[in-house]
Amino acid sequence: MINFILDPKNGVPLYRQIINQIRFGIASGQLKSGEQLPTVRALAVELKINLNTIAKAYKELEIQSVLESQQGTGTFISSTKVELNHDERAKKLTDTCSEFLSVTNAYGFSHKEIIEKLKMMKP
Amino acid sequence: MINFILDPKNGVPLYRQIINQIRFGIASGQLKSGEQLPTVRALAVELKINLNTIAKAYKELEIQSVLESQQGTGTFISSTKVELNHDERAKKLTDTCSEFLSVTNAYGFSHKEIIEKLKMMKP
DNA sequence: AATATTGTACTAGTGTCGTAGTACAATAAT
DNA sequence: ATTATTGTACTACGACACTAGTACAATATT
Repeated sequence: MINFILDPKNGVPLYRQIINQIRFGIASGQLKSGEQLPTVRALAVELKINLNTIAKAYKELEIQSVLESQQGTGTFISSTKVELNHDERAKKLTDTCSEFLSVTNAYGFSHKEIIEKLKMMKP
Repeated sequence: MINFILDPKNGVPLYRQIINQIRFGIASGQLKSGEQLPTVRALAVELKINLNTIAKAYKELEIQSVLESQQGTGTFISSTKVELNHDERAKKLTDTCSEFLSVTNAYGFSHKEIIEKLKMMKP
């Protein structure tokens, strides 16, 4: 189970906040393989947003093989472990880091400086 | 002097590409304090885009005290060294890192993993 | 079989962003 | 003074993103 919290004035789109929280839930072990997620309608009511917003989040995660949806049944955490799409994962890391370096580089932050900061921010 | 290169199908807005290249030019020492940048019209012709796109980039950098513009004269690299706004700089790094960690965290990348990757990508 | 529950498809409205067109204002050059 | 050059202001248009409303289709339940 998972408790969703949305911040409408966050700048981050609602559907993306949902995606992130699900991904984090899985990564942190809070959500386990095969577990059922709230139905789009139930979550829509709970969060007081439109059901399509939930559906959009679910769908994107389904495309990424993180979730599995079936009409009339529900949406579940994919049984095939996420670790499987090793290439996708590696690419994501590379892309994210690349963009990150591009920005920090433009601002003149050195490699050392960046890594120091990241180590400090370890949550 | 500096040679601008724009990639329209990059996803990154043109005005932002200009901003990044100017910032990098300064950070890398390629652009020096007091140096004049191309006029909005000259650069617009050279890059075959609208002059307002250039103006938008210049303006944002002027707000950040990176550039100084004067009507009828031109746009110049700010004489007061960028190092001065120490706080802004620190905040920028914190914010950028924070967002970066937020994304990587959602995808389940560990702190170690991230830092290893960044070290590898050292250009 | 009939009904309820679930995800899906289609449409539309709203807002924002990026870029461009055009006219204006300030400074420099003649 | 007049003209040229420079940045600026205003408007508008197209594209896209985000969310919502509503109807449809598939599965489960009774």
